[in-house]
Amino acid sequence: MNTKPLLDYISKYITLTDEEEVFFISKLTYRKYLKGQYIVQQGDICDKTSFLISGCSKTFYVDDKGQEHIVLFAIEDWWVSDIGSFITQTPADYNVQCIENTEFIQFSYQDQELLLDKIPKLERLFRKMIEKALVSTQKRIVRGFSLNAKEQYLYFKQHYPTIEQRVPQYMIASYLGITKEFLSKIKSQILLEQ
Amino acid sequence: MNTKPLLDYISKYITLTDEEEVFFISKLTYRKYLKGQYIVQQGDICDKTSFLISGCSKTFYVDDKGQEHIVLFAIEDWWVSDIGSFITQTPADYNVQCIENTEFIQFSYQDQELLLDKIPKLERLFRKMIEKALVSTQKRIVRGFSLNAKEQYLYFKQHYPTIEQRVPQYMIASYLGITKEFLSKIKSQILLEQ
DNA sequence: AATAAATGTTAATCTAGATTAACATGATTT
DNA sequence: AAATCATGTTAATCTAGATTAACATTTATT
Repeated sequence: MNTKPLLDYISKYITLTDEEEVFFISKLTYRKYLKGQYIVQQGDICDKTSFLISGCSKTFYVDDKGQEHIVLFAIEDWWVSDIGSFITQTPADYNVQCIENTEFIQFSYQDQELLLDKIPKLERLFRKMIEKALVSTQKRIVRGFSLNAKEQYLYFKQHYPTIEQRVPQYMIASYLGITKEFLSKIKSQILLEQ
Repeated sequence: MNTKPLLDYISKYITLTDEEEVFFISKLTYRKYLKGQYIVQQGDICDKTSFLISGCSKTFYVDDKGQEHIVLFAIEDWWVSDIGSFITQTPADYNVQCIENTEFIQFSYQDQELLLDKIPKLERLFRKMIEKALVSTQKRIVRGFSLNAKEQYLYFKQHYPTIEQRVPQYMIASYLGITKEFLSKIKSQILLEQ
C-alpha cells in the first residue's frame, strides 16, 4: 500500500509521532476500483471515508426523475464520502462512482472512532478536512449565484483543467447544472469569440 | 453575560473541566445587535464566530445585479459566520444581518486559536459544529435537486415553523430562490388545495 | 475493417419561473 | 386620521435554459 500521498497530505495539518503513524497506517486499507464501480450508493450507509490516490470519481445525486446531478469530481489528493451519511450512519443522499480505474486509501467509521480515541490530534486534521469541504461548497454556491452558465464553465475549465480533459462533456454539463446540448452551445460560442 | 445556552450546547459534544470552562468563558464576548445591523459584511474579513442567544439573523449573498440570495436564517442556538472568511481570514462572500434585535456570544479568530491551544478537546467541538453545517448545506442542495419550489416551501414551513412566522415573506422567497410574487402564488395554491 | 455504443452537435420548440406594472392591504410615523 | 412605507397580490408578458429529435462523430467491440 502506497501511503505516501496520504501521509504527505496529513503532514500539512498535523505532525504524528512514529508510533502514532504506525497505528494510523494499521487502520488504513487500500482498494482499487474499476471504472464504473461505486464507492457509495445513495440509500446505503456510507461506512468509509476514502482518500483518492489515482484515478477520478464523481459524486452525484439522482432525483426522482432519474436525473443525475454531479456535485463533485475528485482526483488525486481529494477525500470522498457522503459526509452526512458517514457522520450520522444514516442512508446516503449521494453516490460516488469511479469514472476511471481508481485507487483509494480508506478507513471505516469504526476505525475513525478508534483513531480519534488513540490520536486526539486527528480531531484537528478531520476538522480541517471538513472545513475545506464546507468552504468549497459555499464558494460553489456563490458561483451559482453570481455566474451564468458560461462563466461557470470558464471558471471550471480554468481551475480544473485536468478534470475538464479527463471527464466526458455530458458529465461536466451535469456538474454545471445544464444540459450537454447547452454546454455544447456555450463551447461553440466561446470558440467564435476567440 | 448569559452563557448558559452556549454551555448547554457545548455539553452535548464535550465535557469541560471547571478550569477549562472558566478559561473558555473568559474568551467570550456578549454583544447585542439592533434589527438591521450587520455581524458580517461581504468583502470584510469575518473575524468572529457568533452563537445566537436570542433574535434572528439572515445570511445572504448579494450578486452584481444587487439581488439578495438568502442561504440561512439563524435563530436561538445556531452559529453564524462566514466560515470560509473566518478560517482563511480572507474577504467574506456572505453578509450576516440581524432581522430582529439579536443577542450573540462571540469569540474572535485569535481567541479561537488560543482556545484550541489551551483546550485541545475544543477541536472536537469545532469539528462537530462544522460537520453539522456541512451536512445541512448538503441536505439543502439535495432538496434543491429533488423538490420543486412548492415542495421546498412546504419543507421549510414544516421544519422551521417559527422562522416562517417571524420573517417577512419576501425573505422566505429569497431563501427559496424564488420571487415573492411566485411564493405568493404558491401559498394561494396551497390554500385552495385544503 | 465493420458494427455497435457512447458522446457530441444543431436547430426547433417548450416551459418554469422571472419580470413588470398597477393595485391592495397593513403597519408606522407625523 | 392622513400620509408614508413595507409587504403582498394579481395578471400579462418575457426569457434563460430545457427538451426533443434527427443527425454526426468518435470510441469500443467483434
